[in-house]
Amino acid sequence: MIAKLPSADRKRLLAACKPVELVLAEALGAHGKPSRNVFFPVDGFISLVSQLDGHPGLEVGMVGREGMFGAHLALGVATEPLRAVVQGPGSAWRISAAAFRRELARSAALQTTLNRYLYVLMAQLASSAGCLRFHVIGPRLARWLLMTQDRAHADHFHVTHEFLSYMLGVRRVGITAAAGSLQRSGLIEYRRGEMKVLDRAGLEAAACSCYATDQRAYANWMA
Amino acid sequence: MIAKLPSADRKRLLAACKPVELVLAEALGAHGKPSRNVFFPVDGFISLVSQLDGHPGLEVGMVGREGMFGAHLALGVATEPLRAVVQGPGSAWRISAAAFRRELARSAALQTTLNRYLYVLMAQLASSAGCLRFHVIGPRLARWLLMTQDRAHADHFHVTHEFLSYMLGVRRVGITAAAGSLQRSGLIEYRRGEMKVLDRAGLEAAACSCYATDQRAYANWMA
DNA sequence: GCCGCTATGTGCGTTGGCGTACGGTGACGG
DNA sequence: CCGTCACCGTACGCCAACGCACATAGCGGC
Repeated sequence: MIAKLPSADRKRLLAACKPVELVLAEALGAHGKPSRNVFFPVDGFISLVSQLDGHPGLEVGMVGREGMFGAHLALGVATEPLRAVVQGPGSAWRISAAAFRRELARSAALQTTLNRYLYVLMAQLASSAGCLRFHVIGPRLARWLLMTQDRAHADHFHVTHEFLSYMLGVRRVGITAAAGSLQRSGLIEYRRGEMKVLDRAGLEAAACSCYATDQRAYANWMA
Repeated sequence: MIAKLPSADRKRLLAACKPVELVLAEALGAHGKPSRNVFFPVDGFISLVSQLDGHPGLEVGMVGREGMFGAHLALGVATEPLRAVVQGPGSAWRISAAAFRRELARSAALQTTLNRYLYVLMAQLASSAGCLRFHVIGPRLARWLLMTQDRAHADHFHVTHEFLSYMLGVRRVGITAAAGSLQRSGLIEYRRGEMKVLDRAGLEAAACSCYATDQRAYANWMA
């Protein structure tokens, strides 16, 4: 995402950033808590999780190199709207919320990029509700795997059925069934948490339409 | 929402607006279409509907006097993210997208208000996914009735089971069952599309937690 | 007063996912 | 080499909601 900024703005932003390592399952923010840091993932990626009452969480967004965590600061609000959890370990750039707001005030390009990003994020949030309602586990799982692969920049990554069930808001056994089906179809291969995508095109065909929709939205507005 | 602006900004904005009547079932915008107008409902209210593939729609947001339709223009994007349908007839202020952007550029207060509103909207979108997943029809219906009552500024309004099923993404018979239950409990009364809230406190108790959460979020950020 | 339309009520078999429980199996440490 | 633990597979009863079909009931128009 940073790569899309003009050279001068990018350099200034990066100068204010620190390289950090995102460690698996680390919580970068919780709903209602003040925003301290902003993250630009490079190799790692982050899940945005919505949580209600005593219910388990539910992933409503994913942030990788293509995006950032902390975009809500552009709206002048310094409180986390969602829970953010590191889902894929790896490197990222970190900047304090205060410093980020300073950079934001100085760079019109950064503002524009952020606004576009917020728009795409809103579109995704809105469609995720429909996806949850109308799409069944199998296609949703396929979509999730594709999105994760895109952000992991590799054809394999670590993820357990347990974790997947949490992200998709279903039972673990539901994932076992759906993943087993994808494996029998030769689209993926997994073993004790090591997930490998064998047939990406096949997976795209198996995924619900939301994957393509998201891709299109991003390409449309962030290009 | 306009009422929260400083007097000078408010007058200038209203001077650029035209009073219009929102007519039931009128579509004010469709996903992907250019944004021509911005609306500030007064008595009427608007549903924001997400639609996927060939599936029926699903309401993900509601706009009444407390908000506005067209806030995405503050993000510099002039394309509708969702379908917007008039759900309650009544008066509203209308302003062209171009004029609105001019006002936006001149009024810092308007920008702030809009940003806050976008934040609240995002929070609602995110939670609506969880609500859809974890909450059952009855409480969701109660929540919907409360939200509608708030925006209709009356204890009765027009709405059919058919329409409700569309908004909540369930079958009509599901609504018939849930609404019948609420009626038997003495919380509401309806007859051929005329819905009347009898016991607001009881309805609040019957509603899912999302109602209170939304209220709190709005009070917190838009106060 | 009848027709037709819209809105609501009911029944029935189906289904996708739930909650729970238990068995198997690979990895890792003592 | 053995116990423990994390991870995956399978099974069973259950339930909310589904799709579909059909039966009433109010209401307006002619």
